Amino acid sequence: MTTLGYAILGLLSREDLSGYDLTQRMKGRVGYFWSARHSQIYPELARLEEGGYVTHSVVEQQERPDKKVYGITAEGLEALREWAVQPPVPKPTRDELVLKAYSVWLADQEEAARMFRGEESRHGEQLAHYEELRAWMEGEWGEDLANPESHRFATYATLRRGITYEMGAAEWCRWVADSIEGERSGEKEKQRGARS
Amino acid sequence: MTTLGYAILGLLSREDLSGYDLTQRMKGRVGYFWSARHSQIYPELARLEEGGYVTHSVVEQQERPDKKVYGITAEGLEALREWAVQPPVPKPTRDELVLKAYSVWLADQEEAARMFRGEESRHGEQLAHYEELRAWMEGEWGEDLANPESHRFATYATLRRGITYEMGAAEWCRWVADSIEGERSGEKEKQRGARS
DNA sequence: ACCCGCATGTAAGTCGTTACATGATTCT
DNA sequence: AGAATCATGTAACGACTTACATGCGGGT
Repeated sequence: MTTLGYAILGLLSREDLSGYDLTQRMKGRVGYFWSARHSQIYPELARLEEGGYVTHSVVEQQERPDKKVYGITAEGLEALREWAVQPPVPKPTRDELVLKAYSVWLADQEEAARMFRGEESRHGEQLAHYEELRAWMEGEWGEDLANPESHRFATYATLRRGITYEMGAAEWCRWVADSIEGERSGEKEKQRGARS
Repeated sequence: MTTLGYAILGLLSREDLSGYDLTQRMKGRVGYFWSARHSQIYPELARLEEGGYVTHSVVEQQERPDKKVYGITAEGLEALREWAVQPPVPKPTRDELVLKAYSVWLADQEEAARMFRGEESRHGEQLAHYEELRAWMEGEWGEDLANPESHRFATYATLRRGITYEMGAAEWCRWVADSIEGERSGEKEKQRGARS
């Protein structure tokens, strides 16, 4: 079973969904830490069904195309339960922005500072979005968030990781940009008119 | 040009290296934010050379197999300089541990807490390793670290991102584990003997 | 005698993205 | 009239992993 399979089971353990619905979920909430396109989801659903982890029933609709609604089976739930507590095999990090930072010493300093400021904004906006969600969850879901056997606690936990991540990323971008600009303005006093 | 190509150029902009050396670097320093196996590196080097970004010379060795030592060209340096300031195309995050957290509400609570404690340790150890490196760099490289046009500043910047990342990850793991265990021990008082 | 480090490659397979393909209904 | 949403698939391609393949020299 692939990790994508468990991502799908995680969604289906909360509610029955069609392939199309799953694709939408992968763009929103779940997409913050796992994502997939429909072209990957439909074949994976077929494999999950073949393995007995999900079943589907066709729901006929008028004024909309018919759809296949998938539900998780007892075997699917059990597989998900077991997978959730297995330590993940450590996969190498690949962060293109950090890789760019590794070569930033060669770059035009002004352009580099601008780029890192831009990335700081991107992460800052994502963070603001997460904080909104967090406020909503804390208001709407209240006591559930303290119960680790509630799916709401689990959703909240993933959101908290997102918040930490974006905060760290934004702060780091700001530090890089500040370091570049700080040195440039310092330079002007030390080597007046040396460049530009 | 692929991102791996720029990772290789980033290394070659600092020193000339063989395919074997590059593979080693990808396990260490650079491997913290980009990694590749030798099976990916050798063909990529051939493509880079075809594109005129690197050249190689054969270094004959006695008591060791001969090796091809690669160096970056002026065109390679220019391509790297330009790439470094282009904002990266945002790639979807895929974090298996967060995905597991999303289904943790279904899992055995004790096993789940143990797993997250284990991950907290893993990240904590990585963090300790980074902090050691940081202390070494700050001691050894001193003033270079304030100069954004020094390759040492760039290396230090990537290390700082690693530190923030591991700190955030470790703290989040601890929060998840605490939440699970906190609720379980609270439960014993509230619903004495209800389960277990 | 066997394993480890140095050194360089190719081949097969998996995972994921982009593009191809179709078709009905609703909104602008 | 044309775009967007709902709905489900397949095909081609690229990036990355695992495994296959070879060979010398030095240490246990």
